[in-house]
Order: sequence, then C-alpha cells, then structure tokens
Amino acid sequence: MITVASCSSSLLPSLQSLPGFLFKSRTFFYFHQIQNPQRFCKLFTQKRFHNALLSPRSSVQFPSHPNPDILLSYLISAVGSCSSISYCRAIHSCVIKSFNYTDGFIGDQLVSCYTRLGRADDARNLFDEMPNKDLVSWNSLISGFSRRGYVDKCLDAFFRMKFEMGIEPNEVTLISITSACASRGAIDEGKYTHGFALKLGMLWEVKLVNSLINLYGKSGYLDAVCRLVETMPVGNIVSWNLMIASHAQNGTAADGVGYFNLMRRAGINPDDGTVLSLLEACENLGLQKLAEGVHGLITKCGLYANATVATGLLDLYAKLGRLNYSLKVFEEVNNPDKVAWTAMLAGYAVHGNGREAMELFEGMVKVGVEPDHVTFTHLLSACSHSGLVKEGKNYFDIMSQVYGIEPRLDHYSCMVDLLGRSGLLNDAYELIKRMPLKPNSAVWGALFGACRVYGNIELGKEVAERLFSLDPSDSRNYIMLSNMYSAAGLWRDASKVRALMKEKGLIRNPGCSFIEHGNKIHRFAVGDRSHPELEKIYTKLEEVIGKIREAGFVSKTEFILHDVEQAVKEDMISKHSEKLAIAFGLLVTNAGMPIIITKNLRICGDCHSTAKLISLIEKRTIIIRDSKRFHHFAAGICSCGDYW
DNA sequence: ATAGGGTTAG
Repeated sequence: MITVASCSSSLLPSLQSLPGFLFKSRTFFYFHQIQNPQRFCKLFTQKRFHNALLSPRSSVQFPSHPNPDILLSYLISAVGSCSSISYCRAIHSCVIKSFNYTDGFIGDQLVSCYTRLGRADDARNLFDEMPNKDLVSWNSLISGFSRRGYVDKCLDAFFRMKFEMGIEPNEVTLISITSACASRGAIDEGKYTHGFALKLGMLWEVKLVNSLINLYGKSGYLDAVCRLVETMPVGNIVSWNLMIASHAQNGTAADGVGYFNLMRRAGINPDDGTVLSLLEACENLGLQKLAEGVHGLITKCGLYANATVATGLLDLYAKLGRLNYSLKVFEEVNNPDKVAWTAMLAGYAVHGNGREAMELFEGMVKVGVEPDHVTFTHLLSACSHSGLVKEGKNYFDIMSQVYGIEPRLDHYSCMVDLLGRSGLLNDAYELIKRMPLKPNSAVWGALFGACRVYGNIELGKEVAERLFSLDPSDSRNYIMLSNMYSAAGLWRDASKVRALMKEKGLIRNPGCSFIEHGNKIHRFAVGDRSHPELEKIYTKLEEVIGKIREAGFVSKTEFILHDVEQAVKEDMISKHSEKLAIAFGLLVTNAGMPIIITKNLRICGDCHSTAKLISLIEKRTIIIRDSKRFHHFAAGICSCGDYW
C-alpha cells in the first residue's frame, strides 16, 4: 500500500481527486487504464508525478511491485487507448530519459502504441533500434498494424520475422493478421494466413478459428464459414455470434436467427455480441416484430445499459421507420456518447426532420460532447433533406472553423445536394470545381440529381459523362439520364441512352417494394401477379386511384420511360410496386397505424404524388423508405418537400 | 500480479 504520508504533498490532492484511487498501486493504474486513460496520461505527464514514480529513491513506495516497468506498461497501454500522439511521444522521451533504453516489454508497448496511432514510421524506427526482439515484440508490431488495417505491413513484418529472423509465429501472430484481412476484405491474404495456420496445426485455437469465421463471413464466403465450423472441435460464444453475423451479412439472416435459437437451446446466454449480430439480422430482414423481440431480449439480459447495444437498437428502429422508438431508446441512454448522439442525429436526418436534428446537435454541444466528421455528415445531410440551405452552409463553415474538421467527400456531397436543392446549380458546380479532393460519384450524383429535378439537360449531360467514366457499370446513371430526356420529351436521346446501356450489357434493376405483415415480409414488383391476395389488392388499388381521379388528379406519365400510348402509360404506372404495397397496407393494417414500406430504388414521381393523395383521401400516414431517405406522407404532403 | 490475440454501435 502507498501510505498517504509517503506521498509527496503536492501530488496527493490530484491523486485523490481521481475517481477510483484506491491507494493501491496496481489497482490504481489498472483502473485508470480502463476508465479514464486521457486523464491518467495527463496526470502522468505532469513531471513531478513521473519523476516520483521512476526515481529509485522515490518517496512513493510500491512495496508489492516496485518494478516501474510494470507500471509503465500500464501507462503505455493507457496512452494507446486514449489515442494521443503527444502523450505517446512524451512517454517515449520519459522512458529514454529514465532508463536510457527502450527494449523488452516497454519497447513492445511503445511500438504497439505508435502503430495503433497510425505512426508506422515511428514504430518501425523504434522497433529497429530494439536489440532484443522476441515473439512478443513482433506480435506487438503486427497487432498495431492490424488495428490500423495495414494488411501489407502485417504481412511484411510477418515475412521478416519468419524468414529473416527465423522466429516462428504463434496463434497470436496469425490472429492479428487475419483480423486485418477481415477488416479490409483482403481475402487472398486471409486465405494465405489460413493455409499457414493449417500447416502449423493451429486450428485448435478457438480465437484463431473465430477470426477466420469473421474473415470469410465478411468476405461473403458462407460455405467456407460452414466448413470451418464443422471442423472446429468446440466453439465459444464468440463463434456463435459470428455465425449469426455471417448469415445476417450474406442474405441469409433468417438462418442467422436459426443459429440464435440453436444457441439458446444449447443453454448459452446471449451477450452484447449476440445481440448486435441479431440487430444486424433484423435490419436485413426488415422485420419490426423481430426487432421488438430483440429489444425485449436486450432488456431481459440487462444489456440495455451497454452503450453499443442501445445505439445499435436506436439505429435499427430509425432504419425500420420507427423514429419515435429510436427517440425513446435515446432518451433512456444515460450520458449518451458521441456515437449515440450521432446515431439519433442520423435518424432525424434520414427521416427529414431537419429542425430536430439541429436542436439535437445544439444539445449535444451544450452538454460537452464533441462532434466529429460523422456527426457533421449527418447534420449536413439533415439540412439538405429538409431544405435548410442557410443553416447547412453555416454548419459547413463552423465544422472547419470552430471544430477543426476538414471537409471530406461526404460533406461535399451533402453541400452539393443542399445547393442543388435550392436550384443553385452553378454554385454547386463551382463548389465541386473548388474542392481540394477528387470528387467521387456521390458528389457528382448529387449534382446530377439536382439537374434532373430542375430539368437542366445541358449540365446533366456533362455530369452524366463524369459518372459514366467513374462507374461505367452503374445502371442507375444511364436510367437517370434517360429519364431526364424522357421527361423533356426527347425520346430519341432517351432511347440512345438505353441502347448504350444495352450495348454495355447493363440491365435495369427491377423496382420492388416490401411491407411487413403477419411476421413476414410481402414483396411486390411492377405488375406483380404472384401475391395470394392479388385480386383484393388490385381492386383496392383501382378503388383508391378512382377516388383520386375523381378529385381531379391526372397521372404524371412523364415518369414512364417508354413512348407509348397515354392509356397504356397510365396503366403501367398504376401498377408500380410501391402502389401495390400501399394498397396491400391499406387492406391489412389498422387505420391508426402508419403504413411502412421499403423500396429498393428511388421512389418515382408519380408514386410520390399518389402517396401524398392517398394519405389525404384515406387519412393515413404512409412512410416509404427508398434507396436514399424516408418519405413521410400525411394529409397530402411529404416530409421531403418534393425534392429527393 | 505485468506485454501480443477473436465479435461491437453513428
């Protein structure tokens, strides 16, 4: 124990003010490594403290473990987890001053720190100076690269270690490399590592197998995942979680839920990883009912207090169209962190609640949570989705001027969208020309969307060319251009674009809409005749469209691409998938409930107008999620303000 | 009692 009397008097108050200071050296360091690395490092770098710690004649005594190396190693992990390069350098120079060497585990830790902070060169320099590099040293270097996703650097170090130095890798080495491969989708390198693991007979290591499951699951090799699991002697909860996640990520989310049921039958209690995998499955299945079930599970397992889980749930509800549920979850999170605030902000943004997003942002700043580049992406997106041009411009300026965040591509595409929405096409184009980054397809796509809405064919053509050269196989761009021509009555140009598409072997992604009913998702495609309730749905649709026609509404046939007879056009357009889904929704949901529909593509103009009118005539709220955002239709108006 | 490793939210 450190006795109070032996502590230097000026140091004591600051020590005592730290939460969890137990006057026990080990506990103290450990506690702060986990709880408050930032503050811990700050305190340490105040000279007096580290001098006291490192001096052999220190008045502070650590009777049980006087080895400063151990304490320093805690400290250095703390530096790593508070991701501050200045602390890292401070500790480094302190180590050199005090010990005049950096080797052994102090060296290992510093190497790991530098690599984790993305300072590969500093790490390499330090590493090369270390005279006694053992397996752990190499693993520290490799794991640091791994955390940053530097697959090549991992493998490079691996080769040097194995073939130049003759040090045999162990499972830790291979796990680090595999997880780097998984995070970057480097499947060939991952397979190579897998081969190595086989050669060394290491596939009995559960953690190694798990990292391989993750690799194959993330890269879409579900069959490889299944083969691995068959050969695995015994898995643990992480293996189960990864199986659920692998299915959720590869279009077989229902099987993922099946694995969850098997897991429960095997008597294994779900943890945060399980629940997060299930949330992913819910998102893919689009089942609100299932999400509520997982919500219940979260509560039952006491995982609601876990910030990651709560944020995942909040985000899921927003994506499923239940923004009110998201808000409820958010309000129950105590001390929401940056990610939780941003998730809520993103929910408001995608639903077009710009004012709420702004208020939320102000609230976040007020309580002292620092926004980052993701926060601003969603804030700007919220402004653009709600037409808050002036506000958006202001936030864009504040972002770099006040928060020191340099705008990224996402921010630029939001700004282009924002300017384009208010018809400032030239300003938007100027912004693209001025931006210091190379504009990507999202940026050009935002301008293209504005050209479509404002019918600026000249600029649209130019932008389309850019998009064609950036993404030659993205059929959406050809379709948009063709639509633009059709809307302007330029049928010949429209058919040329379609011919070009055909020439390139591109096919139009067929539109379809989804709606949940009775624990199941009902899918509708254009003119779909496969649904069992077909007759009723078409009858309902005709009835509603009849009511709309009576009210004097004429179908916006310009949204149909083909130059066909008016009557045929009207017939085709009335069978669009979102209309079928709305008709179905009117039939099966209670009058008080919103009709929630998901569409794989962007909603078409006619369906948008129709949805507005149905919301008015049938007095129903209709929520449609298209590939870009949510549209809330109520009393004849849409939350998007007719710009999307 | 100390260093390197598997799944994790915006």
